[in-house]
Amino acid sequence: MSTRAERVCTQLRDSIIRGDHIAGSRLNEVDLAAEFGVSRTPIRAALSELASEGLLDYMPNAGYSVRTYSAQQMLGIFEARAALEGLATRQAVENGVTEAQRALMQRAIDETEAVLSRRRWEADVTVFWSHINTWFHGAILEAAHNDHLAWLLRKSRSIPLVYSSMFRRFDLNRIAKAHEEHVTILEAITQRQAVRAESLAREHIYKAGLFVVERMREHEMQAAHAAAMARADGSAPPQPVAP
Amino acid sequence: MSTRAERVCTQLRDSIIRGDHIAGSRLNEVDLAAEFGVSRTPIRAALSELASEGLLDYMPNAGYSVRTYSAQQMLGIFEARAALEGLATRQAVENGVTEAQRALMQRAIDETEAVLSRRRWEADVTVFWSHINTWFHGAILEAAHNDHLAWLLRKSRSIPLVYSSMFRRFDLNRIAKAHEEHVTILEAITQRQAVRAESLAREHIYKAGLFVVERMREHEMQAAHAAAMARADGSAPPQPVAP
DNA sequence: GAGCAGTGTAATGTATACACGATCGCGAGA
DNA sequence: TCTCGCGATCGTGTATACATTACACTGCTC
Repeated sequence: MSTRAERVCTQLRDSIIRGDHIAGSRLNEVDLAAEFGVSRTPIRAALSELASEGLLDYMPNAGYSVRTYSAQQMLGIFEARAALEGLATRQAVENGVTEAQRALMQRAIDETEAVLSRRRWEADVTVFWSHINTWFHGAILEAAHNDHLAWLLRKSRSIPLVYSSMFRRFDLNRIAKAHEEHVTILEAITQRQAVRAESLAREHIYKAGLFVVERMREHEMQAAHAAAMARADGSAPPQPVAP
Repeated sequence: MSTRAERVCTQLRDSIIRGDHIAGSRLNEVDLAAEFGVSRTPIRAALSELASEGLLDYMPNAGYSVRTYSAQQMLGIFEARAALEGLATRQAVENGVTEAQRALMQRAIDETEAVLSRRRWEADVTVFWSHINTWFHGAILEAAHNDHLAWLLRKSRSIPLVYSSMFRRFDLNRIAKAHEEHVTILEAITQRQAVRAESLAREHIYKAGLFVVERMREHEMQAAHAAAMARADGSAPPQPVAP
């Protein structure tokens, strides 16, 4: 990471995923330049990159804004991602996973089990789970030996992160469920059951999508309710949601 | 299309797909700026966009170069695309296609039939087929109502174009085969057979991929043979293939 | 002769000034 | 009072100059 544009891009991506910018808000290039202590040129390069990743919207002569996704759209993202992760899992089985890749997946499973059974304590379960998940699916993707698939999945994984980071912490129940699915997927992979592994992986992601979408719908309902209450009070709604 | 960056981007994309630049060659920003009669700024914006589309490679401090794909990588692209087009077709059936969408697909089929049976004459069958194909799959994608899926597919469709444009014209046999597959897919969609439609669409794209990859392998063999002959002659090989 | 260091050149990365377009507010007229 | 139009202002689009990096070539040393 040598150029300023790259540094800005990384920091901005993190801050967007962290939820620092309110959804739909416009990003002013001059302000960002001042904030990062660089000129507008690397800022524009970073914004262009983030727009290509789907985190920002770009309108000619109107600049960049934080992209928002409806629950419906998020479901579509997870459905696409499910198809791709399913394919990756099948290709991993067909190519054969290396011992190192299998070991990494096993380690992800073991560590999750340790945390779930309270044999081990983690300060932030959300961060922990995020890492574990990355290991597990990263190993599968690596075994798939399909660069384009990896590229498409990278573009499909970062967007949901924006929204799942909105929930303070993952439900322990949800993690336990996902953990069981991981175990089953690894079992299918180990037994070289390509079609079964594909179906399981696809369903695994789809379930995760349903969970996120459910949370988003709850959130939207609460927001709508709060807005209605505010209107009834005659006061201004607390925060603009969309531009 | 108002900004210069957009115009440059469109023109450059077309020229890359047309195969104007030799594979792997580096794109000099100053030269491009002179060629398009603009400054380096919109050139850099266009290059950044094309890199995000997968048509160019970017290396910090080393600029952009025309990306090359091996036959193996191309197969991976088509495998991913097959999974996505399959998903799109299934979602189209599940959502239900409108009469207009069905009519467009039917029209694509009818016009192809007219050309194949010589009832109609087309100057450039490759261009004709390209349009027909776009109609057909575009209608399905529209019916799928999945923005992210559409976005991923856009990124997966343009890359093979670079290589399929290398073959002077599509085989009429290949078009006839693909046509039959289109007929079967539309039949499955009309009868609301979601799973069958998904399988057929997936296989349809996979077959197209095998065709392109086969041509690429032939091409690679020829190139390797020519290079070997040139080396035997003691003269320099005709063209550098990769950087 | 081989290897390494230093320098020069060409290309990219960045800063900055200016041009253009969009948007908002104010005022005039119906 | 409402609407239309015009100008002011803010922000993005573009050009250009400068900084910095990478690479190749040359000359020196071992």
